Amino acid sequence: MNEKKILIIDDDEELRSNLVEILTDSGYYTETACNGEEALQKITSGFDVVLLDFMMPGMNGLEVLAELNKISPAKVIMITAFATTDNAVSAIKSGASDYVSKPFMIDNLLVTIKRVLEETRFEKNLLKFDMDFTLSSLANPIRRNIIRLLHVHEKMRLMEFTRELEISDHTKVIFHLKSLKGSHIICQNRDKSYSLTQEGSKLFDCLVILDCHINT
Amino acid sequence: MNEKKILIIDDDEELRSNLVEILTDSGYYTETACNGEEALQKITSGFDVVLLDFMMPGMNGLEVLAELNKISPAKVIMITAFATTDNAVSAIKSGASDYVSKPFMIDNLLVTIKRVLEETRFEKNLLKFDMDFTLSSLANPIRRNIIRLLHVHEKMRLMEFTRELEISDHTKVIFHLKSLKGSHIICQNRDKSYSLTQEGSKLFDCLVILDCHINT
DNA sequence: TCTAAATGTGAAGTGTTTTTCACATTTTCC
DNA sequence: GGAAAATGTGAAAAACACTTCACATTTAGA
Repeated sequence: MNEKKILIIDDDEELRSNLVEILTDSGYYTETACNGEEALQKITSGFDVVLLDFMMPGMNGLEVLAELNKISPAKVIMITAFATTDNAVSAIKSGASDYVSKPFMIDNLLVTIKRVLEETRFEKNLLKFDMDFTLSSLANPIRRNIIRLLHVHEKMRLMEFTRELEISDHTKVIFHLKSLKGSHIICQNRDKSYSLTQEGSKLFDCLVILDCHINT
Repeated sequence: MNEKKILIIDDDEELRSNLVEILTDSGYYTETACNGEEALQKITSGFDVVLLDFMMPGMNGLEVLAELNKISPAKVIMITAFATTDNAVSAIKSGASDYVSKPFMIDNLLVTIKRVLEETRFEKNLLKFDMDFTLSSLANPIRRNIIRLLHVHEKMRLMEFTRELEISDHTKVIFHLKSLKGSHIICQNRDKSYSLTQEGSKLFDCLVILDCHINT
């Protein structure tokens, strides 16, 4: 299922059912809560977006927002009756992803939800990308050896690698050096020698950790 | 330099120089020590093989062997004047790689050294192999997610993965599950559900560590 | 027992990574 | 300056990883 889950938190019964109808029609799965306490109960299951009323009896919107941020990765869009800059600013500062005012055009809300969802996708990709990069660099034994060698020798040149690794074709070494350069694990100095970047040193640490961890 | 380094520990001056000559001729780099104490001083630098006399004044061979094993990865070949099964057994049990008796045929010794060196190479390859396996398993985001899911859920079945990962073709999931099973990261229970092996749990720890390490 | 869902296999196709080779340029040092 | 060593490029081939599909078998539940 690729259906996105939205939790609507508002004390206004009519508004809730309106929103449910519209959002369901737009292909979202929705649940509702009429106050902060109820919302915090329901949030356990994985929602993607939370629509949160700013002003509610009991816990007010900002309080609920603070709690939500602690326990859920869901993006929160704040809703308020009267738009004031102050409200908007404090909402965003407290970790809301966006802010719409109540006599909102429905289209506006839908666009906002879409954008927020896009953001999550983007963030997830970013994280994944880094991890992929790092791990596929480490996945190759030649590259791991290059990193190890650089950790010992600080600075090394192409042909030193080639000889040390007992590789007959130097262009093969160049290939891996390029790959490591591309992921900013090593850098090339003006005299053409290679050395570990700061990231590279970290990666070496990771390697050591993995080594110890695996071989116990 | 691909020259292998051998440390010769024997109190017999004549034997030492004989060995040095022969081994140097055979292309090895050699150093000598005339007793255990001196040997333990010298061992700091990376030797590949140690030839160790069983019977020596001061520390005896077994004592030196025990110390060597603590501080160096070098392979130790014990040498003794009179071959007794007891001696051989206790040497091997204490961590010696092999055992030759003193009126040894030179060829025999050379062959033994060669074999021991082969063993180290083999062991290193084994280690590398594991690391390759492990890292190429981690290199794929789908497999990482499977590991993460299993860490949370303990036990999961094929279709649960398929749905949770939002993958349309379940055979794709099978592919990655097989891959993980092949590297002993996960195992399949009798009821066909999958769970992390001990290694797998360790690997999850590694993932977390990497995550923290990379994103700082 | 019968059906639907779950689990699995193998082959073919697609895409990516790695290797190899032929060659070009730059640097080093006599 | 010129030869030898070092560094590099790009394209083709090979190896490998991943996906897709068509279909077979097993399991669970009405």
